[in-house]
Amino acid sequence: MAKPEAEDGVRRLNVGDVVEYIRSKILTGEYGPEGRLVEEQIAGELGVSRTPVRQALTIVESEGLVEIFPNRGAIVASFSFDEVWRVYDVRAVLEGLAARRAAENIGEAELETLRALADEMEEIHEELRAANVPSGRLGDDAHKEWIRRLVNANQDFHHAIAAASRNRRLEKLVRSSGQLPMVLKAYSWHRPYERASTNHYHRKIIQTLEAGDALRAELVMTEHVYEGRDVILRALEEERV
Amino acid sequence: MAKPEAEDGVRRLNVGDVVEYIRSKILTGEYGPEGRLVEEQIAGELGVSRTPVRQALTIVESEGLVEIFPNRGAIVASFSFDEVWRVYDVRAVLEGLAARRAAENIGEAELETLRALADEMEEIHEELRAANVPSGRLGDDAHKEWIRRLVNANQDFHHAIAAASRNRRLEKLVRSSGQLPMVLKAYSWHRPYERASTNHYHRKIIQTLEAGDALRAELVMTEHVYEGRDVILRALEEERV
DNA sequence: TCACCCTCTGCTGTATACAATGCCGGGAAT
DNA sequence: ATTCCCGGCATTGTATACAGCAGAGGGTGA
Repeated sequence: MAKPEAEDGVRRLNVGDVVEYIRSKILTGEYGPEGRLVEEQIAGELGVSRTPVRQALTIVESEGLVEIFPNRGAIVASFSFDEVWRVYDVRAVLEGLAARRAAENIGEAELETLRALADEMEEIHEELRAANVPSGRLGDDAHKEWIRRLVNANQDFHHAIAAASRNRRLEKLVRSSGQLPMVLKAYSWHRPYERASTNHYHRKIIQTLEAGDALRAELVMTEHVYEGRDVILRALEEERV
Repeated sequence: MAKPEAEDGVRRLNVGDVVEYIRSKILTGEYGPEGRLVEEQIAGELGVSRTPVRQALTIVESEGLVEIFPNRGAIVASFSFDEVWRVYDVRAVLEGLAARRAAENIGEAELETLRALADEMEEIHEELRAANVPSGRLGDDAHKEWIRRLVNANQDFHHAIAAASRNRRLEKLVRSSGQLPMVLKAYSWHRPYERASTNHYHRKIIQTLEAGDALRAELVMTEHVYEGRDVILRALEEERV
């Protein structure tokens, strides 16, 4: 039987739900960088008490999305140029290691998943190309929806590889170091050139994993992460100007 | 002025203290692997309520020292052969990266600190050599005290390098991935040969940092971590037999 | 004998009440 | 005008009360 859900269908929220809520608010930009996270306010928004909110905040802090100052509360982490640079510096070695170990441990079923995700991203790329969106601005809602699908597929791709490393700690670290606000992630595939490049690397990574070539899997993945950083930082810089 | 401390000098404990308490109980082995951590019990031991204990547990979980199962509580993380292998696999790349960035950013004052720590570890090594402890067992209390000092100096050494990377996230990750029960750490310098080897690597790392040779700093640090793993895993294996 | 259910207990999960802290603004002294 | 001190308010930190889940053990039926 499915979870009790009470009779009115309003399942009681638990800490996990609150974590998910806060995370999404930050990633979608609703909570804005440096913004204060007041416990009672969040509790009010969700209809729970401060207790689970407090716990959720400490969890989200460990993921690096917020910073907690004793007796002064939590604020959304800053995603400044330098911060993004540092996060990706760590992410590069973590994902590199994940790819290296994945090359040694991955199974056919997982490879199939990766291929499917790469296919999906290429299809979206083609659709975007066909729609011929003027590549200048982030565009209308349809465009945003495409980007959102790309972000999701890309995350699944990277998470699948992390899972194939057979190292749960590593997997967790990859997940949390991969969390950046969607606005930033969106830059990654802003222009067709960058989408094509991503697809290229994903295919290459799949090839090296198929071949069990740990060295090159690590190499390609690391470079792939660094290139992602380049794109985001360039966008950040242009924005500042 | 110093903190209020109340009049009786018994400062009220906060979450940080509880975290420290739990951490030390695990690292000293008092809480044993797979052991259950009952909130009310810990609260009782410290004279606080369950609230800060719960929060402390979620923090310690994020450091990887305990595992929390929903509705069923927290248990001390397992430090089995495989787990240690995986932790060190991650640690190797993290500390490698830290050393690489430290080579680019470290200052003279920090180098001096590193030299002092290396000196200290060599002195302890010499004292141990002079005392000529039969290298077989972990020995008496005096021997344990020496080992404890080695463990501390070594931690300081690695943390100092992590700090010199100028990347707080990385520093935090290095700290938590370096946490293992003292019993295991002690194996690292059980025999003179391993102590000498450690000292060698520490000196080499300092040299590469002085030279600003990021590539070699990373290389040497990574190998240093892997060798540490070798020693611990060998000891674990012999113990099992 | 064994499988199943049922209750009972110990613990975790959440809500609420209370204590303590830090910040901001007003007013007095210089 | 500027600096310092003090009180009030907003918010966090801790304690306590209550609700709900999970496993252990015993009883019942086949």
